[in-house]
Amino acid sequence: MQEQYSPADVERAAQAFWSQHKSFEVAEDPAREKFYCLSMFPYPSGKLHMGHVRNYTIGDVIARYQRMLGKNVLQPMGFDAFGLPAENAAIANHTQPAAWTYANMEYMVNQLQRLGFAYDWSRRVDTCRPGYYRWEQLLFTRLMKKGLVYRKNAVVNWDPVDQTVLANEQVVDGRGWRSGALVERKEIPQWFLKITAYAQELLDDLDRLPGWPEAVKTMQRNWIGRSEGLELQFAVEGEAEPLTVFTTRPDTLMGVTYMAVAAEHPLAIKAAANNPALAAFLKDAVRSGVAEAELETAEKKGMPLGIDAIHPITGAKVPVWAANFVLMGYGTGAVMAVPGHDERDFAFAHAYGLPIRQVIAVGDAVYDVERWQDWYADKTDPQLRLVNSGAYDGLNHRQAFDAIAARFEQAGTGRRRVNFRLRDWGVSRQRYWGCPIPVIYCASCDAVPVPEDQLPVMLPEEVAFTGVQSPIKADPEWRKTTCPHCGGPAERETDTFDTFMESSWYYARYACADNDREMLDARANYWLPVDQYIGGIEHAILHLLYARFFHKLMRDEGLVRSDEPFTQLLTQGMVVKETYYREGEGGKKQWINPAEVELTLDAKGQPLSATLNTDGGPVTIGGVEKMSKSKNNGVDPQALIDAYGADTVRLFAMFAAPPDASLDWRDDGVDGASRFLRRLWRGVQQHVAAGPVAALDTSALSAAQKALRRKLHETIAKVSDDYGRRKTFNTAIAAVMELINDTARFDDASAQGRAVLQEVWEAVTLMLQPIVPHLCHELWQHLRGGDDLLAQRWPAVDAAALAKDSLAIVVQVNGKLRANIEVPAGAGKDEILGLALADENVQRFIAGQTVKKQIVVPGKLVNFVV
RNA sequence: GCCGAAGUGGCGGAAUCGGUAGACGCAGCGGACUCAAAAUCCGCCGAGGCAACCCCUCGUGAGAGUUCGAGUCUCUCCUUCGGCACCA
Repeated sequence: MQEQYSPADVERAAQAFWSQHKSFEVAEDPAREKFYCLSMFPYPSGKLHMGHVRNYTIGDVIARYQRMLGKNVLQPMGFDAFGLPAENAAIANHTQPAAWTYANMEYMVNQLQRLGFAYDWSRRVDTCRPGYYRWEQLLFTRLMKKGLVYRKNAVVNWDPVDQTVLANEQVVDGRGWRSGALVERKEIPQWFLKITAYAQELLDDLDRLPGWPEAVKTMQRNWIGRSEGLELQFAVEGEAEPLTVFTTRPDTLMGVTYMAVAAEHPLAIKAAANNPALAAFLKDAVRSGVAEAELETAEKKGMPLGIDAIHPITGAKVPVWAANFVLMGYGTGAVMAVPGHDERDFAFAHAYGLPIRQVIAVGDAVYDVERWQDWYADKTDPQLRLVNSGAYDGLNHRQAFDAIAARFEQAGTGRRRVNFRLRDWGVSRQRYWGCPIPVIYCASCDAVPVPEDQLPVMLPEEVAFTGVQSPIKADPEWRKTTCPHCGGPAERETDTFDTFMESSWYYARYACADNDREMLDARANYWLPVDQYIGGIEHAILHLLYARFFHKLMRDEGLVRSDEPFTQLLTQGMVVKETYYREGEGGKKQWINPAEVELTLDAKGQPLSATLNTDGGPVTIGGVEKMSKSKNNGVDPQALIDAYGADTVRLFAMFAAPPDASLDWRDDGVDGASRFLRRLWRGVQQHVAAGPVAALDTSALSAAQKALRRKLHETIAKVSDDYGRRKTFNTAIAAVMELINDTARFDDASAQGRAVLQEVWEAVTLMLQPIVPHLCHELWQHLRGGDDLLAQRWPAVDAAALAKDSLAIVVQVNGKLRANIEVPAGAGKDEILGLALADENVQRFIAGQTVKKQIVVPGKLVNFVV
């Protein structure tokens, strides 16, 4: 065995061994317990970033640990290969989105292999290949026939200068990122998947996911946003069509003082026809992007239509306003306003001098029309009673809700409804680099799904890509086709799918990636559901909700048997790093990469100042932020792998923080990880160099030998729990470090001393294998003469080794620590109290006072209350 | 604006079910080894008090509360981060 640890040699040898033995290729085996471990696949942006390294190391640790428990473990990998960045890169680099994407994928596969992840590469899935997306197109056409797909107008960000649709990301401060033009909302026809048909089940099944973090489930519940309310009609003066609105607070109906409709609402458009000021307002109201955060924080503006609605109970005239915060696409595009008991309506009424009516009272709280108070909108207060509401005065929330709902139901002008905040999923994108939507438009047959025997609709990859217009929209030949129904001339849909479509079912395709006849086969039911899914917390809502929805769609198509795709979910935190910058012209910050900055520290190690290496000039120290191109604070994992080896990078990524917290990447911490591995190597090397080891005889051990064995087995118990249940790999590593610190102090070259050391080094190698697999592969060969570490089982805890003669007990007086005492292992309560009272320091604090209470926590603590 | 999370030494973090705050590591300081350096090894390392390594006081974003006992539970507030439906 080499005296020096050489990561490059060790890692090359281990990877060659795994590759030669196809160590990570797995097959279905009904006789064995399966474990499907999946990390969210990457978008092939060019090269791996630290977030990927962290995500995939977590997954690999779990997969390797589960394998050591004897399970049949599947861990696949692939690429989420369609998406906007490929189009941007194609413009910038004068290349094609496809060529750019394929090159990136090949580079990233090499990086992933260099990190030693235990992937079954034979199952690789790239979503941009027709062999993958054809099944997505097939499923979509089946859903069309089932009525789960429909087409309707929906708003997009419209750049009026470039005449193109923009992603939210391409809207910066309300303007198009290239043209700088003020973005407008524009309605265009788009395809929708009826996710709302599954809203109730998506909500209910969250209760059947104990392996998901509560925070994620809460966010999904709130996103789905189930509410019960009343849909009701307001007649409009001079109009045949009534105005339909939905409210969750019918009990406040008597407080309605105005109505508000969207700028795109037919009533508003009609009213604007002979009202130029209103027409101008409506035009201005669409000047905004579609992002909800933007709409919610925008100044609330409105203008009266000059039309009145009729209050359905009092018959009073209620003015109808157009308002920029009401959106045509959501609900009915109109709302009833109760400024007395809704905070937004209250603010709007104040701004425009509209009347505010109190119709709810709580106890003797005084209602102040000038100042909003939280109780105005609180429907849960048991003291809530209706006031100023005529026949409904004195009723509580529930009674008033029922009475008013019943009145509308009897009159046939309203009905109780369950409403969801969740909206149907718009899947149309006006972009090139995505899966073509398999629909044909015919002048006489309307929208027709592409027949199954004509699938896939192939996306051409050899295209001239200029940026503004999608090549398949620009090419009049591509879209030309014939109608599958009538055979007449027809045109293909030129929009592509939202890329969330591809990432909603890839986990299932890994089970049978080679099947070219079916989307999924029986193998999917062997592997699914995914036992452990790992990915960034930023996916807590959208991706995870869409994937859950797709799973239910596939279940109802008979493709899978389970109800939910992911049994356990681990949401990983971000990787962050310090930032540095200089202020350029006009205060614009120029971000400087941390690798180019030299820090000066004070005596305590606190940073005093920072200078740029290249010119020696000062730079400003910014905050710690998520690694990103925009802040130029990324650390390239490849440089660290080249310098330290994959194991060191993996170890630091796992040690620096628990997986669900954000990780502050510090290069000096990487040195520490590297040092630990060298220390481990040296420990094993010296042990092995001392020659053969005798068999362990646990009945013939000295006190020191027993103590080290106890530490070993305590460590095995802790590390097993940390890997299996808690998934806190940082504390597992810390526990092994403690064990190795104890081992370094254990100076015993006797036969039994060396036998204990053999047990320690073997167990350490087994315990660290999931995190630093290459190094452990090598160490195991020296400890066990050529065995394959991957064939080994997880070490078992020897309960006998854990036995203790005495216990350390903490003694408190009035809850403050006053002494630490040792008591015999079998000591009873009275004996412990006696020993605690006998302590000198304890006596000082209770002398001359009466002990009022004695609290004994067995094996832990005594507290005297005086 | 709405939904979700997090704030603990100089730094990353530990404290798992309400029971010793600061494990483990980094940085720093002191020492050994060395001609010297690197590497390695040993020791110290929250703040303040004390002749004292005993011991005492304070200390987990801020303020209140529950409890024999609170980093942990409750309430209010502050700050930072994630998501908000066309970034993935």
